[in-house]
Amino acid sequence: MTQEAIINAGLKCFASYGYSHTSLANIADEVGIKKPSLYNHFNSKNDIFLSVLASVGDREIDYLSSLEATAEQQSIEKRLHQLYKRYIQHLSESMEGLFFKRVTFFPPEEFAQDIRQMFTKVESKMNELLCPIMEQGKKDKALRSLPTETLTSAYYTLIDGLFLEENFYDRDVFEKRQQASWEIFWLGIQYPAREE
Amino acid sequence: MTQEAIINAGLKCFASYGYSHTSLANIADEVGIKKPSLYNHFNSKNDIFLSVLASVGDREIDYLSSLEATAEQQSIEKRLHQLYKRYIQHLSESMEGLFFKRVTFFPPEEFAQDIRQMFTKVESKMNELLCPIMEQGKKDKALRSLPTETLTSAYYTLIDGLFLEENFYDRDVFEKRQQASWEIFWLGIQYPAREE
DNA sequence: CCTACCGATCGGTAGG
DNA sequence: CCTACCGATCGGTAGG
Repeated sequence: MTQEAIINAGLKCFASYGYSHTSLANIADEVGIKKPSLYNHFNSKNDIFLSVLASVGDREIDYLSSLEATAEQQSIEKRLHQLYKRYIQHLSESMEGLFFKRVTFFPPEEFAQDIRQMFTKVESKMNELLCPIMEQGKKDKALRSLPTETLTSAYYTLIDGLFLEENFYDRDVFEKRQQASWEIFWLGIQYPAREE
Repeated sequence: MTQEAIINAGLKCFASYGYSHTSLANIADEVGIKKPSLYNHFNSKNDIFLSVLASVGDREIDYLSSLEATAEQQSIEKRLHQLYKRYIQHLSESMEGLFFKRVTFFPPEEFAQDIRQMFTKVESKMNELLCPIMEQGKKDKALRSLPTETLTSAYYTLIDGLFLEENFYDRDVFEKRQQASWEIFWLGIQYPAREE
């Protein structure tokens, strides 16, 4: 369907160039039609963007759901680390991740509210994955008995930092940052505290 | 001097709207002159941007130098935490910090190299502040004996994460993130490891 | 430092 | 789904 093709083309363009740097001609080219033909499927550039945003939100929720089943029987460390690595990889390699970055960091003002709403939905899905692991870890005496919010807040800041750095540093510097950050984080939350 | 006024106006506009969303008319308005008059001082929009970039680089180096003297006699924890809090506050409250964010995260492609070069200069100045503290901390047995690069990498990821979050979350969520992240980071690097 | 104007590009429309 | 065109805005120039 052409409408779907336009949404995918829009995702690619908005993720690559940002909202204002994407012209309707760019999107039309990507689809293989002419600019005015877009108006058979959408009422405005604005309209296309909001459809892409909704689509990305849905896909992210689906992606997070697909991570939910992973490895219930693993150790808390492995489960947290695996979620960390997978999610970072997803954000850095998928078109949705790039779109997310473009759009959450400096949202086009007119969409700030819609973007925030989408983001909040994805974040609370992420909480559904993360909080049970943290709570299980505390119950098992594998994590320090800190408030769950403290544990998740620090975890999110880590991911956000790497999210930003992935855009800016070479692959190898990024890899070092990722490993170092995890090492310190895990030293900080694990119980009993590792000596030496 | 008008040239200086243009650089400051440019800083404000580029930081607030980004490069492409800033029109020469915006900058001229901010200075209080008409658009064509800008060309008496600069050859192009490009030229104005590069001058702003160089100016911001110089100011950031100066700012970091001003932090250098702080509190040699304090504990390692206090010195690291103070640097952390001050730098985050600076990034979140100054025009230079906002410019930095706009420009490092999604650099206008044509300036990617100049921006990277400026960033590298600021980062190595930051290393001059941070590495001695980390090394002193290890010598004093106040920090775990991890590679300095591991300690600084994790520290930078923290700052980058908060840098991003400051833009997106309310003041109070941001405050929680900042405190939680520091708490876990400090638990991770301090020596001897804190039990309980 | 200004007024007046240029060519290019944008989102969007008319009309078929 | 197309060709042809609109008004607005942009960076930049001419000329004084």
